[in-house]
Amino acid sequence: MEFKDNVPIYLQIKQYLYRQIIIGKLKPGEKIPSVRELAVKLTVNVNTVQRALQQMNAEGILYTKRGEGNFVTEDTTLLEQTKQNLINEELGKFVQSMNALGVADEQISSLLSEYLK
Amino acid sequence: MEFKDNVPIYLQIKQYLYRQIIIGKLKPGEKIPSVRELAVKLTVNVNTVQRALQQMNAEGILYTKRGEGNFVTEDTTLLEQTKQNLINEELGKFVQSMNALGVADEQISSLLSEYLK
Amino acid sequence: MEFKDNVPIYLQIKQYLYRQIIIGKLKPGEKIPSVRELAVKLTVNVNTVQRALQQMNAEGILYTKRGEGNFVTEDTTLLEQTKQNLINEELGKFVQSMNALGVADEQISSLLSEYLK
Amino acid sequence: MEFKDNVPIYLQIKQYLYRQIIIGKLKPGEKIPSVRELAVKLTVNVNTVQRALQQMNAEGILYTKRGEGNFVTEDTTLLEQTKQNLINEELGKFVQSMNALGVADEQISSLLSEYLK
DNA sequence: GTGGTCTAGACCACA
DNA sequence: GTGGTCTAGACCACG
Repeated sequence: MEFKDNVPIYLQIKQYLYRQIIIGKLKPGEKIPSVRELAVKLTVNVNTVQRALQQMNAEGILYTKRGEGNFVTEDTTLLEQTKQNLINEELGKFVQSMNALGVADEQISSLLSEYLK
Repeated sequence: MEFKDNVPIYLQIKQYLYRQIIIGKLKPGEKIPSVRELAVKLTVNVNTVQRALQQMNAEGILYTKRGEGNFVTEDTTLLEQTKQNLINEELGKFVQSMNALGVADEQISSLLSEYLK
Repeated sequence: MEFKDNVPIYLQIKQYLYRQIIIGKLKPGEKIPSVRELAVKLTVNVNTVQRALQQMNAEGILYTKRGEGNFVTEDTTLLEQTKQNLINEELGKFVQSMNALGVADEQISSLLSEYLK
Repeated sequence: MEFKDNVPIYLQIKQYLYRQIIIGKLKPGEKIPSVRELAVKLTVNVNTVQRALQQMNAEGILYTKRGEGNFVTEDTTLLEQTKQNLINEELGKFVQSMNALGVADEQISSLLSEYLK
């Protein structure tokens, strides 16, 4: 995976994992790759992965079993809600950006349709 | 202005100025506020503003007259092009993010319409 | 049994067993459950239980008969003394914590009474 | 400061700072010592201090000004509430421990009075 | 100078 | 092997 500069890597890792979970590549209750595996795969330091996982643990989207690994929460309600939050966040940021560029709400849809062609 | 953490402030300042120019609050050839004024207005350090302006100078959207200040380029073609670039960039990022969240192209438009209501 | 994170499980097991002995659920001279039984009951690894028992052996509160198992010491003086030690330890930690939170000795009793209501 | 083994240092640092704030040694809005100062004073690594502060930031008890330092929140309601939480936590742990040692609620008060003499 | 992020490398607790 | 914590040292963003 490639990381953008200007955004902390651990946040990008969080985002990456969130998406893996949301699109179902990592299922509720499933063990995610070990910290060390992820570190190798993403070519970052173990600590950086840890930081991402620690926060996701705090947020309840993952849980840790000592000596076993990290697992995706089985709370599907939380997962669904998380997905909605992320989607709405993206929508919000997008609309706001377009407004800031002088594009009125009415124009956004047509620009989007044009873009998607 | 409020700044998001996790994104360098000087980038946010660049973005802010870009948008002021694009929506016409700062017109071609117009002098932009002095570094110190901006620093006060945005409650950031002068150095931080400097860094943003330097980069915008390099990008050609601003030019500096020694002892006078910074001015918006008069190259309206460049401005228009910049605007299109920024819009397309936003569109691209947005669509990509939605895809990453498991939202297919066809669904994006309806989600957007829903959101804009 | 549930274990707090941030405290080594083997210490929590020790504490658990100490308490079983002190409240008389495990009597002097009585054989305690086998390492494997405990491991299953507490849903921890056998090694972890072993470590706890080893230390309690060293402390004299348990003794091992090869091939038979672990037994609670018959030294009731030691048991009684251990109980007093643990109680005093708790009292000490508690008072110290309250002091550290700016609660003077005089206030502690009333806060406690209030809490116990 | 001396740290207990068996409890992560960064948690002990959090506790230490929480107490400094609660007893008023660090006042609302006041700047706390820099990360590096704390690291030296507590003879731990800068990163360890960072971890503690980061969490306290997330909890709202501190806030960071980039390039300036960390400051105690001015939200006195939050501070008062935090104090109550910590006290109740201590009370709860204490009573639970005593119960686990076979000491009934009624006896706790008298043991405490005895101890405080 | 002050905080934020990252790496490399080490040791511990747990299964 | 798996996660958790810590150190030493480095570089960046900001004031």
